[in-house]
Amino acid sequence: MSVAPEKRSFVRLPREKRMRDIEKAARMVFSQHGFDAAPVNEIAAEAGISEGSIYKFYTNKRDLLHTVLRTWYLGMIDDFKAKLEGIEGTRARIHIVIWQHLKSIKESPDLCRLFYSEVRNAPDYYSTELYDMNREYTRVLMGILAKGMAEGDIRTDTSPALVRDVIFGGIEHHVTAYLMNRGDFDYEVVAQQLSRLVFCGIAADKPEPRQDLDRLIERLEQVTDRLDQKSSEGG
Amino acid sequence: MSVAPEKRSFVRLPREKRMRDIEKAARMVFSQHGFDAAPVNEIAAEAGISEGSIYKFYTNKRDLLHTVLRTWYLGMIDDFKAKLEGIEGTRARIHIVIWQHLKSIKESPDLCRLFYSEVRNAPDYYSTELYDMNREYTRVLMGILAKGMAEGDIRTDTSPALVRDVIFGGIEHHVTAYLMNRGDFDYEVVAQQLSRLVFCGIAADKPEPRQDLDRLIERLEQVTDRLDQKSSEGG
DNA sequence: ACCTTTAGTGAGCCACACTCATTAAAAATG
DNA sequence: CATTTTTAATGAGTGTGGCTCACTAAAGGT
Repeated sequence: MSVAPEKRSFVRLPREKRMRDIEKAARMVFSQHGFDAAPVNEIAAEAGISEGSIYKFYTNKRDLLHTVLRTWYLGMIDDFKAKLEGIEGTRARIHIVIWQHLKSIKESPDLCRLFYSEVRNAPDYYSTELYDMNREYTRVLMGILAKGMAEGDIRTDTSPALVRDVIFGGIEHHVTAYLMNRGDFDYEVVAQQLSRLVFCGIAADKPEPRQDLDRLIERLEQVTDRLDQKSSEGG
Repeated sequence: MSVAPEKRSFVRLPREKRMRDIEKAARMVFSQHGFDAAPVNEIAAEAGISEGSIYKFYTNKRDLLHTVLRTWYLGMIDDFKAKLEGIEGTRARIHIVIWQHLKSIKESPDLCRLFYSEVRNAPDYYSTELYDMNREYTRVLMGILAKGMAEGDIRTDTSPALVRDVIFGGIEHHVTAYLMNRGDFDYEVVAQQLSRLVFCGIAADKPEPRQDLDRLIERLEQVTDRLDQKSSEGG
């Protein structure tokens, strides 16, 4: 006997709503498996949709990842600027930047790892919206450094780009174990230590007691004494 | 008419020699394409061997990458320790670490990028030989820092791990553009700037020695020596 | 000359990202 | 309300590339 052809049926949703569903599912699956190991069909299943539909909204798997990370990054930038509002003083502002960055990492380790491992190392990163957003993020710190140099808090021979890289690169390395589920960190403590290291490393006008200089002076005095004596004897 | 079945013929090489050939080819292809985009058949062709043979020597593509990177890393560790031989003084030794690391990056940007993007972010990195080698590499710096703290050059409330991460993380971020073929860097200059930043950031109330002052001191000492000698002879 | 060992082969498997012809649910039209 | 148009949604199918495995032949031992 012939089986009646089952009529497929499905729900049609407005584009925006459906995309939010997919991105929510994608965020889960990417967080759990990482990018490569995340099967698109699992994202589709999680979103209650067929695999093919994903490609109606996103050009490819990577585009979907970027979309997820963009919404996350937007929130981060907002938090970042809000926290900095009204803070005065170069050192305090650098501390906030470090503190807030560490806090964001602590709160979203999975997305953070995806950003570090999948986005930033990609060959086309520089033509990415996420790159622009990252620039906007780090530009805040660059502004603080420029102002600090103009106001005499920071040595004028400092390289702002290097300071930026030391801060964000240092943080990235320091939280790696945490991102890999192999350790933890206290962002209050680390922020304190790092901002001190950085600020002391770039601060202007420091007291200069030099031990070697003291020793030299002492010796010069001794020798001069001898010469002095000699010249008296001879004269 | 039937075609006579062509007899395949090939050359058998000793395991070691063949592996060296494969790794040499792999280094080329990985450097050119990156890991994912590097086709195994291209590596095989470059090595003058069939694709299946690769898997007689390496469990998978990633294992081959790791093997290539291990031999590179071994050389780096040797260079590193050799350069540090006989260097005294906390600051000078930190400077050498930074300088040598930057130099290694400058010399092998492709392998470096592979290490950063493919090895270090992998979930199984911590059970890797490359991880152990990286530990050995960074342990050198940790020793320097410990000694520096014991001898009073470095503040005792410093976190050595954070200093290590600031140095290697800062360097990594700073050379990213270069690794992506989007810029260049002068490792002499960067090493100078970074070692100064780090040392000032962790020094136990010792100021940054000024270069001109150093030169002056040296000269004064030479003159003093001469005068000293003369006065002894005369007396 | 024969046997054993093993480097080497390459057709084929499989997983998975991505495509496209087709279907049906809304929306527009009369 | 009936008909046409639009497009969200489908899922079987394609292509790519890492990897396997049954088989082949070159070297070495006896």
